[in-house]
Parts: sequence; C-alpha cells; structure tokens
Amino acid sequence: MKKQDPIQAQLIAARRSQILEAATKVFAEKGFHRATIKDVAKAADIADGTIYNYFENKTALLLGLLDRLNETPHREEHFSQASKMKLGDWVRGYIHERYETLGTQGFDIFQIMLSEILVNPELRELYSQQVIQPTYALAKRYFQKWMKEGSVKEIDPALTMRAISGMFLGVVMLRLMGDPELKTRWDEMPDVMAEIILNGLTEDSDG
Amino acid sequence: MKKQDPIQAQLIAARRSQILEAATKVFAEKGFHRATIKDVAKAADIADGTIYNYFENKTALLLGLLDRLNETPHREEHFSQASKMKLGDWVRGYIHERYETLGTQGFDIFQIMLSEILVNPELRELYSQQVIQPTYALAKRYFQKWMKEGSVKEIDPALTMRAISGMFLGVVMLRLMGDPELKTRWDEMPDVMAEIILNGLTEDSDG
Amino acid sequence: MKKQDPIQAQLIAARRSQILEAATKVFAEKGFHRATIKDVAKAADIADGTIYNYFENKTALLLGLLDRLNETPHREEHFSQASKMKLGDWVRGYIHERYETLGTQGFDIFQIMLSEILVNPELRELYSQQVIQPTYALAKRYFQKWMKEGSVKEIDPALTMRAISGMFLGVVMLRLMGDPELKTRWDEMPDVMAEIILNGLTEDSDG
Amino acid sequence: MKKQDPIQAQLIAARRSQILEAATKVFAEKGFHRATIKDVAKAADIADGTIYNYFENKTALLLGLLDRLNETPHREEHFSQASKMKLGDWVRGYIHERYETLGTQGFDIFQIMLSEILVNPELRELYSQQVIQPTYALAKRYFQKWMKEGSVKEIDPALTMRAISGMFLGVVMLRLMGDPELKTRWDEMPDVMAEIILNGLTEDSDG
DNA sequence: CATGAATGAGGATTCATTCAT
DNA sequence: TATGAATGAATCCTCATTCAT
Repeated sequence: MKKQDPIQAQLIAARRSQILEAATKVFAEKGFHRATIKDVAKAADIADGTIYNYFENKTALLLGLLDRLNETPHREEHFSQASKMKLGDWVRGYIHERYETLGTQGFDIFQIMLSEILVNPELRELYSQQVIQPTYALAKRYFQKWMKEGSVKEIDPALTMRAISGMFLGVVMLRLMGDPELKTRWDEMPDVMAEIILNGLTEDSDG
Repeated sequence: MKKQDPIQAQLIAARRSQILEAATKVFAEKGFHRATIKDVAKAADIADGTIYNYFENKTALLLGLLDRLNETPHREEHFSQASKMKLGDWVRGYIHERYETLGTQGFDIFQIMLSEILVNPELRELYSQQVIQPTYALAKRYFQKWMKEGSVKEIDPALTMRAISGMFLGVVMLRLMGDPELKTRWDEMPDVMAEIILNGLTEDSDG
Repeated sequence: MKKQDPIQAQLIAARRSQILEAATKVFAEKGFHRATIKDVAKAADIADGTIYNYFENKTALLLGLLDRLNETPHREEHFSQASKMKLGDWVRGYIHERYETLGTQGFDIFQIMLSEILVNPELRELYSQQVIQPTYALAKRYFQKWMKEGSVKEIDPALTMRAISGMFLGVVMLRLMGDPELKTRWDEMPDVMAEIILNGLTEDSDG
Repeated sequence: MKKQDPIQAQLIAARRSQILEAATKVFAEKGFHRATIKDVAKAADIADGTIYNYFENKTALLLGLLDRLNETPHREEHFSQASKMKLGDWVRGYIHERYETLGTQGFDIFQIMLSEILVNPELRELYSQQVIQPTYALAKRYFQKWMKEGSVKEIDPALTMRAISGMFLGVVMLRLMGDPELKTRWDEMPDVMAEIILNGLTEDSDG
C-alpha cells in the first residue's frame, strides 16, 4: 500500500529469486532432505523466518524451482522450426537444445527434483502438468504433420512419443547415476540418439 | 556354544529375508523416508532393535533390497539365447522380460530405489556396480557379435547401449511419474520400443 | 509540529478503540493464544506495527479489553436503586442485568479473559482491582444497610458476598464449559438463583 | 512379550505417574503454555522423547492429569451417606470434602486445568464427561429423594444443581483469582455456603 | 540373539516484536 | 505516525540408534 505495486512486485520477485538461487545451490550440494531451511537461509544471507514470507514451506521451494526451470525453455520455438528443416537435423537440434538447458548446475538440481518427483505426489502432478503434458501436446501436433508428409512412419504417436522422451529422460538418469562414459562423451549422445530414433539399429533392409 | 555354521547361516539368511520382505512392503507403501524402522519391525513382527542385528542402519536395508533384486534376474540366460533367434524377436523378448521382473510391487519399490539412488552416492555406486555395469558388460559382448554378423549397424556400442537402456529406464520413469497412457497401454510398449530400436521412425530409405 | 492535544487524544483514543474492537472479535473467535497480532491487524485493517504504537505488547491488548469492559457497567446505578425495591425484586433484577452485559459476544470474550486471568498474574491483579474489589466495596455498603433494616440475616458480609458472586461467576463458568441445559434455559437461571440466595433450599422452618 | 504383562503394566503406570508428577509440578509453577516439554522432562529426570512414549502430545499430559484427579474422589461414597444424616450436616460435610481434595497443590493444577478447559474444546468435553456429568447424575438421584422426603423444596433440580455447583466452582475461581479474604478464611466458607444454600439470606419469614 | 524403553540430536515452523523508510 | 518486511528465538515432535535385561 505504501509503495507502488509494480515496485513492490519487483522487490518480492527479487527476494524470491534470491531465495531460490540459494535453494538451488544448497539442494544441489546436500540434497533436498539433508538440506535445512537454515542452510538455505544462510546461503541467501537472510533469516530463517524470512523464507516463510515468500514460500509456504520447504516443499514450496522445490515447486518454486520447478516453476523457474519452466520459465527458460523455448520448446515451442524449436518445434516451430520443424517445418523448415530436414527431419534429421531437427531431431539432432532438438536433443541438443533440450540437453543444453540443463547446463552444469541444471544437472544437480534436476537430480534433486527427479528424486523428489518420484516420491512426492504433489510435485509429480505439477511436473506432469507443467512439463510433461505440454511437451506431449506440442509434440503430437508436429508428429501428426510429419506422418502426413510421410517423413515419419505410421506408428502410434502417443506411445512413440513416450518411447522417445523416455530415451531422453533415461539417458539423463543414467548420467545422473554416475556413468562415467556418459559424462565424458555427453556431447556425442545427441547424434547417437538421433541416429537410433531415425533409423534404428539395423541396416536398411532388416525387420 | 555356537551352532554349526551352516545352520546359523541359514537362520541368519532367513531372518534377513523376513526383514527385507517387510521393508519392501513398507517402503513401497510409505516411501523410504516416511517409513520408520518401527514400521518395518512391526511388519516383520519383530522388535526394532532386532533389525540392527542384521543391518547396520536404515540405509543398509535399501542396499539389502538392491542385492535381493539382483538375485532374481536371468539376464545372462536371456542373452545366451540371442544367437538362436532373429534379432527382432530377441529384442522384443528381452524388453518383455525386463519389464516383467518389475511386476506390480516391483514398480513401487523400484520407484523408491530410484529416488534414493539419485540422492545417495553409496546406493548409486552399488546400483552401478551390481546392475548397470554387469548389464553393459554382458550386452557389449553380444552387441559386438551382432555387429560382426551384420545384423546390427556399425555404431558405437557403448553409447548405443546407453541410449537403449536409457530408453528402458526412461519409459519406466515416465510411468512411475504417473503417465496414464503408459499405465493403460503398458503391454504395447515393448513392440513400440523394439520397432524404434530396430528400424527407427523413418521409412526404410530415409537419412 | 504536534497537533493540539485534545484532537491528538481523540485520534489516539479512536485508533485504540478500533484496535480493541478488532481484538475482541479475533480473540473471541480464535482465543488469545491462537490469535496472532497479524490477525488483529488485519481485522482492524491496519499494519502489524501500528498496533505497537498503541499497545506495548500482545498482553496489553487484553488489559485494554478489560479496561473497556469496565467503561460500560452501571453497577453503581443498580445498587443505588436498592433502597427503593423489595429485596427479592432487586436481587432478581441485579442478576438479570449482570448477565445481560455479557450478551452474545460477551460470553466468548469473557471466556478468553477468564482463561488468561487464571494464568496471568498481571491481568489477574487488574481484574481484581478494577472489577472485583469495586464490586465488593459497593456491595458491602448495601449489604450492611440491609442487615440493619433486618431484610437480611446477620451473617458475615465479606464471605457471603463471595459465596454469592461466586455463584454468579461459577454458573457462567459452567455455561462456558458447554453445559447444554444452561445454554437452553439460561433465562430461567436468575429466578432460580435468586430463590436460593433469598430462601435456600429448605422449607421455611428447617435448619 | 518378554516380561509378564502385569509387571509391564506396572512399569508403564509408574513411568506415567512419574511424568504426570513432574508435569503437575512444572505446570503449576509456570503454567501450561509457558512450560516446555523439556521442562517436564527435566523435572522427571528423563529425556524429552521418553515423554512421547507415554503421552501422545503435550495436551495429553493435561488429559492425563485430569484422569488422575478423577481417580481420587469418593463422590459416590459421600452421597451414599446422605440418607443417614441431617441435610444440613451432609451439605457442610460435602463442601468440606470437595474442597479438601483440592489441597495445596491441587489449587495450582486446578487453576491450570480450568484455564485450559475454557479454551480447549477437547479438554472441555473430557472434563464435562468425566467430572461434571457424573456428578450431576449422582446428585440428581439424591435430590429427588430429598424432595420426596420433603427436606428440600420443590424446585427444578437441574437448574438448582447448576446454581449450587456453580457456587462451588465460582468460589474456587475467586480464590484462584487471588482474593486474599478467601485465602485467609477459606475454612469458614463451607459453613457460609451451606447456610445460604439451606436457608438463604433472608429471615425465615421473608420472600 | 531378541527385546523395546530410553535417548536426544535435529529441524520445520511460528509469531511477537523491531525498525528503516 | 503508518507500514510491513525482516528477524530469530523458541519449541514441539520425530525417529534412528543404543543397550541393559
């Protein structure tokens, strides 16, 4: 009431950012459960109680992180370029981009998030609604277009999408689980995955 | 004073089994963190303290479960049949089998396990050593054979294996995250996945 | 810079009133301990901090409420009519009036107040000084008059007064404790109490 | 299972007693809200957590105290002697006894209890069920007998009982509120109260 | 080995109060 | 004076683990 709403809103957003920043760092280091609110507060250089002025509880910090991850991605943009490219290039590009958004610290926090998602229904639901479903919806449109064009075989789009996004997710999981090969040769994965997705393992004529 | 080792050993093994059985049930129901030692003890119909005669601490229960999951699988057996079949049939069969070992409760406990693996380095290491690496080692042999035979293209085996097992893992993850489509149509997934792995999404002639 | 004292004083009084009004409502609804300063501030439509410009701390709000309850009562007035009436009528009237000042919300706030008085020495002292002692002092005068007139037996006035006001208080307590009979038939109590106080339970001749 | 049930039960009862003893002392000194579980644990010379093996939560300690107060009283016994005595003697005796059970520390703890009862519905309900209602039920029987005998006037028993027990309660309240007169002359109160209850304030002939 | 009562460190959360603006 | 964000002490309760019996 005292200050103008827009400025207020900015301050609030800034403080929330500051807290989420700290949370990202602390959670990535110690994991969600081992990290305490005090840890986060210290990292953000504020008092414990202040966190509760911006987040309902500890779990809400995770939800906040999720929201944040979601601000970045330009999924739609990438899909929209599909029509302009050869399918192969597009797939490689897509994988690349998807994996780039994870970037360094992204892995750590994605690891924490996945761990909690597996165990926390609320978070799971949110992730489903905010990340998975929208992606499927988007992908479906293009998939159908490709099928009509004949650049993609006539197969069940729903399950195929799940197999493919499963591959993305699973490869990340394997890396998160510490596979050294994946860590070292991470940059080669998009090509490998794209090749499998597009052409499979067998020579052209097999079945 | 001590009884004969073999009998002792059997008793100990039995008691461990009893406890792990209980742990499986309880963890699957409540998750690892929410489940208490008391819960497990009750489910096993023994005293809290007794558990500590067989497991060093709560985490050791998870490690125990992991060991246990590994007793079952007949990975080697399946691989050994590879030479006898057409590649396509073999892949479909393998996926089927892999997913069957999860069965009902398997999903719940795998969910818990994955969640912890992501966050607990010790567990992660164990999982890597006992499950992932052996699988890779095994798969690698056959992969190379297939390549020599020409039934599989010449591609990097290490990364390819990771992409494929990533797909297995990721699809399970997506189901664990609550995807309704995957729950309903789970039985159709092996065929879809096999088709992609073998032939990719594009018609034979594409690139 | 300061405005004239009288206006200042009025503003201050008004703001205090506004706050106490809100406190009454909030305390009655949630109880003293469960109610937060924020609750009161919201109800008063002011900022938390403002309350501290008018009251030293949370407890002072209760003291303020007590002061306020004391502005209302017309104890003296009622007593002053004693000489004009028959004793019986006067007693019945007094009880009626005393209970009327409680009125709906009165009960709730009295409940809170009593609860705190029992536990908070400062409040207890204030209640004693501002409510109990004045009442006794007043009552004593009339009591002695009635004794001289012979309309009341020669008994110890101090203890008798305590027994009688104890009855008033205790009956309210019983109602506050949720007695359904008292809630339903509350209006009949003054007559019952008056009858006991005046004539006791036994027929005229007993002892 | 290890030790015999009866011995077990005794140990448990003893520990509960030990804790309630400590709680009585601590609550009486600091009040319910100001007293911490740690305080009680220290007073009982046990660890904080141990309390929670015997009581669900802090409030349960109060409920436990209430139960305990209820073990003592010999209400029924006293009432059963009613037929043998003159009404006047009986009433005086009853008041005496009722007030004796409070004895020294009883006042402190009753004070805490009342304070909480006024504010805690659960406790209120329990007090109503375990103390108030049984007393009413018991009293009602005798009341009706006395009326038939003619030793008590024909008045509404329900409300009369409430007026009288209200007097008991209220006088205690006034004492708890610190009335010095009541503290000093407490022993005289039963006679004063009995006189009022039996004969009222007025000389025999009045109305 | 089995028991389960005792332990007590640990952590999320609340909220009265302060104070810079 | 009004504001309300920031503070951080305070506390209930949980639960893995120990150990005397």
